[in-house]
Amino acid sequence: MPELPEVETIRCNLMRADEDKPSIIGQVIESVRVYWEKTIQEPDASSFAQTLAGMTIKAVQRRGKFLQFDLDEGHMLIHLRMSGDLYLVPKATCLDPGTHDRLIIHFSNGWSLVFNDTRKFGRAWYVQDLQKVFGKLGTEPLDETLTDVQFFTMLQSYKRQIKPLLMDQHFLAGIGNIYADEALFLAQVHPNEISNNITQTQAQALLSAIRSVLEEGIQRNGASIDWVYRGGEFQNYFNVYQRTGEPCKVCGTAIEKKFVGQRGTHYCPNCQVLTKNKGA
DNA sequence: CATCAACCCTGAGAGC
DNA sequence: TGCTCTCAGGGTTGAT
Repeated sequence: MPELPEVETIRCNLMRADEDKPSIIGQVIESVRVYWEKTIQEPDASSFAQTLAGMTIKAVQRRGKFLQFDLDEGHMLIHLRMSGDLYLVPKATCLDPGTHDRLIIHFSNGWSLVFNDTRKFGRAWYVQDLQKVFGKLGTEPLDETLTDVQFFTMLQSYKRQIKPLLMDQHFLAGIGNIYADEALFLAQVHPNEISNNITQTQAQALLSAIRSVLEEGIQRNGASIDWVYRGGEFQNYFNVYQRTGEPCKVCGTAIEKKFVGQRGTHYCPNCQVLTKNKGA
């Protein structure tokens, strides 16, 4: 499922021009086809299609797990959720939609942007005001202006289990299940740890771990898991995610899986210990 | 404020 | 072989 690194990888792929395909930047939208109405969150599907026609893609940015396409006027936003993927293909190959194609945008240069989304959870918006969708989003974890002390203060302001907090997009924007598990392991923090019990030293380690796993994910072009292949290979470097029963790469203890905040959570019961149990 | 269940969906994998 | 059943998983919403 696309998290920050996968979304960033897709963004880079769309922007980059190479022998195989042009950049999406500068392309003029010729027509918009919606094959699953619910994919369009705002406005309604036909208004969305009509409004976008004739506009030029000026830039593609990322905010959390959202892709932001800047147009002549306003922005198209796309959230891939669980199973979404976005890619450019020659228009001739997608005049008839593929099995899970939900939205296809045809450009005047003969190329098309395909939004393919098996589970139909993905969403697209057209908005003038970014705040309408981004308003409550939290800090970008890779934003260099976020300091260790600020992060520690943010943790202190909640009394929540750390893993669900990390995944809360109002807290930090972009972290999902995989990178939360991997970051907590690297920082040696237990997923059930209560945020305001985390020490300043742990907070520093955690922020550093979050940035480390996100950057490694981006560097490896994201993780390709389940049946949705995106070309990334970070899945081959997981320390805990989907390694239930396998030995911890640090201490050899079997990795355990349990549910934390309704999410499957993988951790090392030896390396990641609750503060209150330390030294007990 | 924190937690939790339900919902949206599909296909993989298990059980038969 | 092929049917039925269960369930993951991000985010939103509504209840406790």
